[in-house]
Amino acid sequence: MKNFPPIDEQIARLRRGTVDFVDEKELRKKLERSEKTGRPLRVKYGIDPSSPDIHLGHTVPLRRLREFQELGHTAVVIWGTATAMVGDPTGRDKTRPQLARDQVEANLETYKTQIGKVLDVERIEHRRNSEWFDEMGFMGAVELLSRMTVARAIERDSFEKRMKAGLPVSLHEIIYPLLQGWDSVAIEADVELGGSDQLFNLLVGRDFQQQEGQEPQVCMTTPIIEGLDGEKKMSKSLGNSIGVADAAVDMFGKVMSLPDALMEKYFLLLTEVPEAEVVQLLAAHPRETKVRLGKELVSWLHDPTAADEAAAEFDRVFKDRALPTDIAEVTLPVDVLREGTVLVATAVARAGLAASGGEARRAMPSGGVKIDGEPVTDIKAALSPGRYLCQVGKRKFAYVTVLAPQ
RNA sequence: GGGCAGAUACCCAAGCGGUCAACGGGGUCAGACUGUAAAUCUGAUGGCACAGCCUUCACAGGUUCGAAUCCUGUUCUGCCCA
Repeated sequence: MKNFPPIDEQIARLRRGTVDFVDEKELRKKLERSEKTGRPLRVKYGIDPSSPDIHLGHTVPLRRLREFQELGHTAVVIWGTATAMVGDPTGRDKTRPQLARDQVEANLETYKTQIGKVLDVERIEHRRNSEWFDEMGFMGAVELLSRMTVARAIERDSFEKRMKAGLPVSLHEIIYPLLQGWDSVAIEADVELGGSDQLFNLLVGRDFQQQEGQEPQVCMTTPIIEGLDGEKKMSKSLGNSIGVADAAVDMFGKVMSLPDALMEKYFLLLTEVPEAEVVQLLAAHPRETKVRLGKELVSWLHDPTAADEAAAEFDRVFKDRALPTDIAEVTLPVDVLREGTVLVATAVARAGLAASGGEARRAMPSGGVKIDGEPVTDIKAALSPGRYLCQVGKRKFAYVTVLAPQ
């Protein structure tokens, strides 16, 4: 914990990809003192285990946290076991459903494994905010609430928008930033990290610390990255996310389908590629650049071999239009048969290649469903018992075995 | 506590007694073109072996030959008054 790099170097490194920095001078002071006393800074990052998986969007601040770790400071991860049950209203145009505690605990476990891909989990100080909120009691909570005015609490963009639109805003949502802010007091944070949409929440922590006679934390926010659609914030519920636990092939494929405009951001925020090189890459053919990006990300979250394999696999399927190496085997139960055969649409849906028979049927006339490589356009086509290679769209394959009745 | 307005498919939003599985847009899916990019174009979009059947227009009842549409009650939401 002793050998901190020179302060200017630390600051420079931390500045890459930082949106809000409140403020740099204070951080410098903290760093200087830390160097003198040998006491590492306490860097807080809060995670609400409200959905079961984490994606690349979460990793942006997590990478920043790792940087602090590498610089010798203490990463304090707050598991929002209490706050997850309230639900962060940031950016929400809807009240978020409240979660049950056992659900939260289950999510927490998978999160822990997943952040291990980004951070050194062993060196993290893990805390749950139910530690202090469970103790607080109702009157304690009332005391906490008295620290903020109504005007301040509702001045947030997301509330204002909702209220203007005549949508409901519940009281418990307004409380959220207070809880997050109190976490900072509870763990005596020196720095708090978060996405740029979290700035309000982070600043509340500063206020509370000052009120409690603590030195206020420095707040640093990182950019929000857009998901696969290139428009909206990456989020699992929007279906535009790349999960850190995604299989290598999926991950690579998702990267390749990314809009070009997003590449720069991804390179800068999610890879170690030096900025000068990124500039060069962006000038090259976009496809090649994207391949590089895909390999970088897969190497990071899996390993370099997996990255090469995923890239090769991708070429095989989409460039050479050959079959993927790994195709699922599905055996349909005998009860799908009618008069000894099964409709193609039904078979394909039951094999999981389409959401419903209707969807499969709709894809058929335009040639979106292939059996053994041949498009089947007749909605009424049926399969007799046997084993078939089924394909829906460009990327969904399965070998489907239709059993013969006994 | 009182008054008024509203609740429609994944989302927004029409419809206000039959021709409504429900206009339109977004999203999504499939196809063409490509670099599985963007943009563009085409088709589809509750389920089902489908000229038919089943389940949907907040929930529960009712009126009617017939209801998303009318009536009653319930729940939820917004607005105004206190």
